[in-house]
Amino acid sequence: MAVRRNTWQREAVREALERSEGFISAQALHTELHRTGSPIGLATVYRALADLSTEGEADSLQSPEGEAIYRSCATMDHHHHLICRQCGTTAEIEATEVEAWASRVAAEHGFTEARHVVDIFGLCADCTAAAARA
Amino acid sequence: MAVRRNTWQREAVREALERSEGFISAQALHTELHRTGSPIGLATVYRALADLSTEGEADSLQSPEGEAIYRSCATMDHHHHLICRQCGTTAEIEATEVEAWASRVAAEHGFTEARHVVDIFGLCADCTAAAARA
DNA sequence: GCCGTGTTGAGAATGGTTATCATTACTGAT
DNA sequence: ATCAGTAATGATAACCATTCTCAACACGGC
Ligand SMILES: [Mn+2]
Ligand SMILES: [Mn+2]
Ligand SMILES: [Zn+2]
Ligand SMILES: [Zn+2]
Repeated sequence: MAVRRNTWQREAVREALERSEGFISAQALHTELHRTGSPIGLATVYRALADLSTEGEADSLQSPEGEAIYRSCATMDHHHHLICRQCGTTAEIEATEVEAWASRVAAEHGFTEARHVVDIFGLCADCTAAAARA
Repeated sequence: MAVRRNTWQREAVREALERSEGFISAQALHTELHRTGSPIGLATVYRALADLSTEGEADSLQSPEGEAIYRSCATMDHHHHLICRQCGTTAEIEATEVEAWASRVAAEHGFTEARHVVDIFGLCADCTAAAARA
């Protein structure tokens, strides 16, 4: 029995996500899909993104505004993000020192099964320049 | 000219927040206030928490479920949290090395006005012990 | 081609948060 | 203490992201 059927919708979401630059919300991705002619439903975009995230094909995190945002994973390895809060451009960053720090701090306090949230939000070079002009 | 008036509502929120153990949502704090006899309005709780957060008297962060949660700050200094995802117990932690790392990484990528989200979620010593027993 | 059932999507429902706006009540001035 | 000006409050509606519902649909094994 098939546990998962293949539909153009799933593939459309995967491709649209890969095509987009940085982190993007489900709503924004849905808008983008419609803009390029796809009649996909909003609920389906939500479902596909949740699946991609579960399968590890996409990163997801909560924006400071409380919106869930997604990004196609370049690498499956553990990593963190530097995100422009203006345009969404994202850089995947290594954080070796932080990894060590996190596990040390957790251990010092007797915590186990520790996971960390480490992300940096700022204005990218382009958006900084644009802001300076205005 | 008074820029900020003193009301029992603000103080009630501040005190209720200090009284609560770990991070708590605006809704939960409102319920708690009503439970203890305060007729404060929900909107006011939201406003007071937002103010406390702005003034640095309270920390706020997005729970993994996307709810904004708050905690009374023991120290006004910049710090981060080690949070038990089982019981909510929280420890405030210093992250000197991480501060340096964050600003260095942001600068290296041309980012400005960088803010970081650095939190560790795990199981506290007690919850770890409880889990081991079961 | 058929059938069984996983998938879709329009719209309703949910739930957290914010906006309205008439009313209330601080506060500085008189 | 009284008053006036206005910031703060709160019941409620509005907002908005996300999830749910369920009838219609379409994969895919046969
Ligand atoms: Mn890490
Ligand atoms: Mn920091
Ligand atoms: Zn940018
Ligand atoms: Zn615990």
